[in-house]
Amino acid sequence: MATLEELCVQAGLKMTGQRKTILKVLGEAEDHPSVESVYERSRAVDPSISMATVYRTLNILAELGLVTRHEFHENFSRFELNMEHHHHLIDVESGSVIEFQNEEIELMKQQIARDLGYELVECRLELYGKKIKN
Amino acid sequence: MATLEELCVQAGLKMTGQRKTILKVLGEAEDHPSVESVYERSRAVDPSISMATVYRTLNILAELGLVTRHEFHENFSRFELNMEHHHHLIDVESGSVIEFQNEEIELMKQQIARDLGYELVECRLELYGKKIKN
DNA sequence: GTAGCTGCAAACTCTTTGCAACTCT
DNA sequence: AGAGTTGCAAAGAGTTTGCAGCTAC
Repeated sequence: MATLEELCVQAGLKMTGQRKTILKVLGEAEDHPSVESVYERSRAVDPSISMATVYRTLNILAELGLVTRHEFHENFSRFELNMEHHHHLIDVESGSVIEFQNEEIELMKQQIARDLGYELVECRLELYGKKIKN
Repeated sequence: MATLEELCVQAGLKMTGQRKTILKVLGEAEDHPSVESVYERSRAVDPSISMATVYRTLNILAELGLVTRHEFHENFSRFELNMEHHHHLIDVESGSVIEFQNEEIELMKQQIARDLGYELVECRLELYGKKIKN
């Protein structure tokens, strides 16, 4: 199982200090950080990193499919490492994000796409909900 | 069954010429127009309409829940009238959008949210696919 | 050595907003 | 009449990019 860094090198990227830092930040993130967050966390490690580099790196990673870009109806993007496939439930009151998986839905997605004459390439499912109080 | 205009009036909006035009454009749209598109189509009817008004109107309509804002991973928003609930399959090659409905998925969404302790408020499901050639 | 990467600042794109004039009701 | 709406132009926010210097390989 290749590490993130190895995957990047395989893709022909140079392993600069900045990239290592950003990859580390992404690897340690337990949330879905905005570019701003990735920038701040990276800066805490290496204060010389610029916003431009963070943007450039995230775009490259997204293109390589190592990272997923989300738009949870905010006016900016959030990113997360592309680990196992899952979906999101966004708490409309707090903005917090819960991940979930569901095998049945995976199968149905495939089926729906096929029925429409398409091969499923990607998919987003976002539930927006209010916490039920007891 | 109230018309769009009636719903707006009920919500306390004044029925100006510009708004009538924009509502007409939205009502006639068979696609998921960008703000730019709504602007152009509205201008064809009434050339005095400004971009600012289109933005303002779409935002109000979205707030009233009469219109849905989409972000299909472009760098701008698309809108569509909030008619019956459905989801989208986006052709990754042509960018064209196909609508679909699926009762089973509706039920599962509800179930998943409830299992996580949430009341489902809204939901987005987007499939991205490649057309299967025969 | 050199292709690729970086920081900086300027540029871009989409969207929002302050304001004075105007218009539905 | 008056609150709400509009067009305009300027401002905002997030993101991208040109360039000269730097760095991994």
